[in-house]
Amino acid sequence: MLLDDRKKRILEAVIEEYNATAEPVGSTKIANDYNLGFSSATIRNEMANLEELGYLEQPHISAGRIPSSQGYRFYIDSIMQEKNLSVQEKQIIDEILKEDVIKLETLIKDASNILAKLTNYASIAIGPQMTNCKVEEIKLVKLGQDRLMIVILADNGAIKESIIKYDGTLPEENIEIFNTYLNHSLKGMNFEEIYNNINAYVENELYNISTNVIPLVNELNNLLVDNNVEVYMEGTKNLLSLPEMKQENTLKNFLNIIETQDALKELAKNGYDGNVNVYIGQENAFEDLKDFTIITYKQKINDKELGTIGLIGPKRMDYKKVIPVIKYVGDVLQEKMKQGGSFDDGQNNAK
Amino acid sequence: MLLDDRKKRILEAVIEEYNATAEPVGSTKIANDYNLGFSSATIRNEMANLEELGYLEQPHISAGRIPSSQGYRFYIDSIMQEKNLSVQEKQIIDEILKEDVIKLETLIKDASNILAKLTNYASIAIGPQMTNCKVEEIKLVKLGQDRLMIVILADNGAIKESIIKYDGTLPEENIEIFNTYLNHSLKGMNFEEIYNNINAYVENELYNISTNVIPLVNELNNLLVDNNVEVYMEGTKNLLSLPEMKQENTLKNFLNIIETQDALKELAKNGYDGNVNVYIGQENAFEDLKDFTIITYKQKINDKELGTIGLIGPKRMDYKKVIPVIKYVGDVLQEKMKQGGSFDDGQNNAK
DNA sequence: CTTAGCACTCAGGAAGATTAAGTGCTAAAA
DNA sequence: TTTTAGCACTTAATCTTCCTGAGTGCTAAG
Repeated sequence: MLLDDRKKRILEAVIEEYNATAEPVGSTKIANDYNLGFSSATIRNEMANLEELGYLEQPHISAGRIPSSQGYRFYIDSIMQEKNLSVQEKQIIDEILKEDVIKLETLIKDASNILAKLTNYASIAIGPQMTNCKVEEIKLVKLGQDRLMIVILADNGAIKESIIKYDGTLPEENIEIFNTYLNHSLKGMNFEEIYNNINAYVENELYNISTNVIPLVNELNNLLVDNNVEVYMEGTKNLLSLPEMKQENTLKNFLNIIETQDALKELAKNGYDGNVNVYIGQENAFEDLKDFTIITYKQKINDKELGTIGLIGPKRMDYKKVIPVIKYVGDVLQEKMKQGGSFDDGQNNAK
Repeated sequence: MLLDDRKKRILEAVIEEYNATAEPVGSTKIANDYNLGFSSATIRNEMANLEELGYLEQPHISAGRIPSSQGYRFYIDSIMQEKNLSVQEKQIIDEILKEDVIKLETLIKDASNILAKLTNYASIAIGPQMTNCKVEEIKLVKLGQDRLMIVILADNGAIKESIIKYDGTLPEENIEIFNTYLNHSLKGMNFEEIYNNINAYVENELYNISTNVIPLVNELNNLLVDNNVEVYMEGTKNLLSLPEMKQENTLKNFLNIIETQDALKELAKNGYDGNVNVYIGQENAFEDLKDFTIITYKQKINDKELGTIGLIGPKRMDYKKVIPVIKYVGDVLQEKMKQGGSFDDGQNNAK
């Protein structure tokens, strides 16, 4: 649906005014403050039209208008002009991400941190989807008397690792054999493929060597499960003081999002790569998110998924600024990862 | 300060009534519902006395009384009778903790989970203080082309681990040498001791072998830092619907506690071992906690710290029930850990 | 020492009035 | 035909006033 220029300018004005105040916007306000060259009456008529077309909403009959999700969508896609980052902002981002990062997992957290700081919303960082990763290396490490650490290095650089109780029936000298065997039979294989029928790949020799490899095999399998994704959030506090949080349920919904993390994982999974994705209110299926906007930016290098950074804020977001910021941060991050050569999924979060 | 029996019984009644309703309690309510055998007038007088003594507070002059922190303190220490857990509750706890837990880090999380479920408050689980731990074993594991995993096993069973970029100037054949050397020179040493002057312990041979071991040494050091403690929470949502959260600041304070975690770490550090510790409102120094009670139970076996489980809730907690619950869960947990032989501090959180 | 009785206090809610912001529509102006 | 001034109308929000109910402290009688 196309809008004529006047409608666009009015919609833009309403959105900017509403973004600034969080209050329904009236026609006179627009007429006075945004000299568009029309009287309040004309604007009033146009606002009525825009409402009919679905771009604006009216909380009640004698109130001003607020933008609908569709209104924001149109604004983002067809009206707003992205605001370039200031030299200063770029410097801050470059500065923080430039530091010689030895701990790779710190990188994505840092990026998330910057996002929260620069935007004043809550930022998220989500580990990569492992579904399509291939096993690059498996290491079994004996720890102390009774534990075994299983480490899987994936071809996207992510590391999954876990510790199980070392069972006495699994003789020490076999660990090396297992290690070799596991690498031999699983290297280069797809995570999902292994997960679906690990026994097929492993049964022959492994079960021959020792009767009690079941815990090991189980845990190995667990590490391959796709759902096993880490979520970080920063700046959740930033959202608490927003006026939209005054509505009873909004806050509860938000805390639900934080606590369950399901919605976040799901959105991160779906996000189209190489692009900043914006989900406004009802645009995503999660009831709890209906009053929020989520922006995600999936990080990818050479077809390898490296995780997702993102932002959560009110629908009334400063999109003009926020989208370029996340784009810039993501691009710097990917650049940095390319140099670093690998990415750790953050499951090893020694500070 | 001792109270006569009548005052005790009235204080107890007020606390129980207030716990149930979260509303100031009046003298007639007590007289009618808790047949203590005194008229409301007598109770009124006693309540005035109890207020003067600091055990009760009055929100405003024509309102009933609410228990002060001191009142709760006295109630816990000298009045209440702990309520035995029902057979059912014990079963639930035993059941969940009885499962054959292969993943040791799951254990403390499970315990925390149970606490949240059984009490309907928010539960916490905090990794062990490592200050007084000794190094039991160090492993360096090469991962892929360019990374090195450092794993430290401590004598309390905790495992600290981290990954650094593997530097080309650190030849592969040296890793084994390093490994041997690090174990040789650091095994049995106190974390804190090493941290304070790691170079003294490591410099000689290590720096001789390769010029660029600095990242490795730094990271090793990082892993020893005391502050590097993991905090889990469950059931934070449970607290949102409490009437006390209606007061603007209480909720903010709560979210602050969750987000910063400082207060939690601090309290876990200080808690006296082998006992359930209760911190009511202002009894702990953290401003944000002034409207909450925190209960901690430090887990210890043979002088080895294994972390802390705990609860956060309103001051108006059901102490009679909650304290035995946390005690029971903690004891079962310690029993379980004793069998398991070791405890993983949860930094390896593959689900 | 206990309690009945009573005057007093005060938060919270209901009812009503007022205000301010904004609308839609009509008719005049451009 | 489009724009705009003008105006009647709507409604949420706020303020005021009044009232009620829960609770108190104190006094005097039991």
